[in-house]
Amino acid sequence: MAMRVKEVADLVGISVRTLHYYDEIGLLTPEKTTESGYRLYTDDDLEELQQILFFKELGFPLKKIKEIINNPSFDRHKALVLQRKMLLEKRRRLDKMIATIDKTIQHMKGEIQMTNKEKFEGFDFRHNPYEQEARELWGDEAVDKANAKIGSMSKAEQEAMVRAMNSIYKKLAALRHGSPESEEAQAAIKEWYDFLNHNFGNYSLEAFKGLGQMYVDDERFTKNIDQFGEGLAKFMRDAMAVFADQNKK
Amino acid sequence: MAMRVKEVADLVGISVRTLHYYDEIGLLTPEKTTESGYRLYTDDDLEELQQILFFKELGFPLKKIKEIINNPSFDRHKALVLQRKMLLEKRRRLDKMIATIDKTIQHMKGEIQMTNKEKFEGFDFRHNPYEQEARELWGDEAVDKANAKIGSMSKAEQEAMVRAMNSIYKKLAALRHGSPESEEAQAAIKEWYDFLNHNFGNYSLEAFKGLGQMYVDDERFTKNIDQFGEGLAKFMRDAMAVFADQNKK
DNA sequence: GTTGACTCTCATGCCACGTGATACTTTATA
DNA sequence: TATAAAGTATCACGTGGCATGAGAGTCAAC
Repeated sequence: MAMRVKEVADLVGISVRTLHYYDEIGLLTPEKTTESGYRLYTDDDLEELQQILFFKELGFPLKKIKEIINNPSFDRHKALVLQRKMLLEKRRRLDKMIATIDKTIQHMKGEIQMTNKEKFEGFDFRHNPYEQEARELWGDEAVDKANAKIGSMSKAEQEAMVRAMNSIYKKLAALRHGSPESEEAQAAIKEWYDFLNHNFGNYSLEAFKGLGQMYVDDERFTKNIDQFGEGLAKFMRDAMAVFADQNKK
Repeated sequence: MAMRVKEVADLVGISVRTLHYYDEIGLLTPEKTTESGYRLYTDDDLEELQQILFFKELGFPLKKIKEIINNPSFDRHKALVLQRKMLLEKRRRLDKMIATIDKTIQHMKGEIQMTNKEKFEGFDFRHNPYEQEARELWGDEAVDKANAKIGSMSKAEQEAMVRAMNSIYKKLAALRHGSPESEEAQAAIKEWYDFLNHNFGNYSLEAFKGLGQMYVDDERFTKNIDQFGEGLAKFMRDAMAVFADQNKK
């Protein structure tokens, strides 16, 4: 049942190299490989690839796509519905371009006049009406909110905040060679969870878990965090996942 | 009346950097500049930019776009008509993708079955039905044909051919400091025209003229030809243009 | 048991810009 | 009329998404 690279490539209409690349960057890693190292794609992998290609068609960068679909709170159904809307929008743009070409042909024959603005209708990509909706569903709203809040604080407030964060970071760094499930680790992580909720508004447990994953995936976070101890980011991700799972049900 | 970079960028929906870049690679050089070096785009420049963007929307690489629109036999009207067809084709692809998304949503709900092939309908780009038409209007058909033919010849045949070509090249090289319109030059060019037609199938006069332009534009040709004498490529281009124009009407 | 199609992992290249940095020019405002 | 703000110029380097080999191993078919 499982398919090999070229078979997938031919079915989908992309290159083998592209599949290799997606594997390399961790965007689409086939579920299995043979002993000799051949990649084997299952039907599930194909569905994920389909998701990826929808995003790609809409102009999302691969890095972003990875973030979105790896997010534990990713909702495939919502995604498809919004993507549908965005594809329809894209089609409207295309219709405009076709209208523009028609006008241009008439204009060439001298049949009509055209303003400069009219000559470029359909090209402008900058304002997609579903951008906001997309940001809400997939954006880094949480991160942006935090950044905005930090930006709006006075210097003194910022320093106080940094001190508070550092103290929690240090506590965690001291524990990072132990188990993420230990009582101390979980207590420190709870402190972290409460701190974030207090300062940056409500994080769901799922979002909290997703944030932990981001600490590892996004090097801006990793760098910052690992200053307090190598491997701290990974440790926090694990501890945050444990915390979320334990407090969920 | 003339516009500056940002004004154009805002009108069209592209970046200033993009305009700089297009200038840098010689794709779109503004007609005028101010004393202080500011680029000034006229309405003609805007129309060329529109052409460029149509090609770009259809996925043509910038280098190819440059070749096409700089070709002296470029026919703007024909181009627009074909581009219109290709845009419609692109819209059909989008419609397929939207249908695919609809099916996928139903499939998720368990309402219908989907084959793997169906999951990717609309993605495959490889065969655009207007590709052939586009190649005929804009492609390097002639070059490809020649290459294919040369590749299929025996070594002896290849050598005979090279000898024949060299003799014509030398004849032309000897004449290259005179006028491209001179009787000798035109006679030699006719020999060249006949030689090409005999060996590589029918060149129209327009195609012949276009080929000459390519000798100058495409450095692979220029290098090869100029081995027989510096400036020979340019001389041949001019002589070929004269030949085409004189024998046309 | 050898061809030929397919696969793997590097390594390097390429295109179409993005992103500063630094310096100069033009327009708006005090 | 001076000064600030906005725009423009030219380097120079960086980046994303692969393409294009090179070299070596794998696998089914005749």
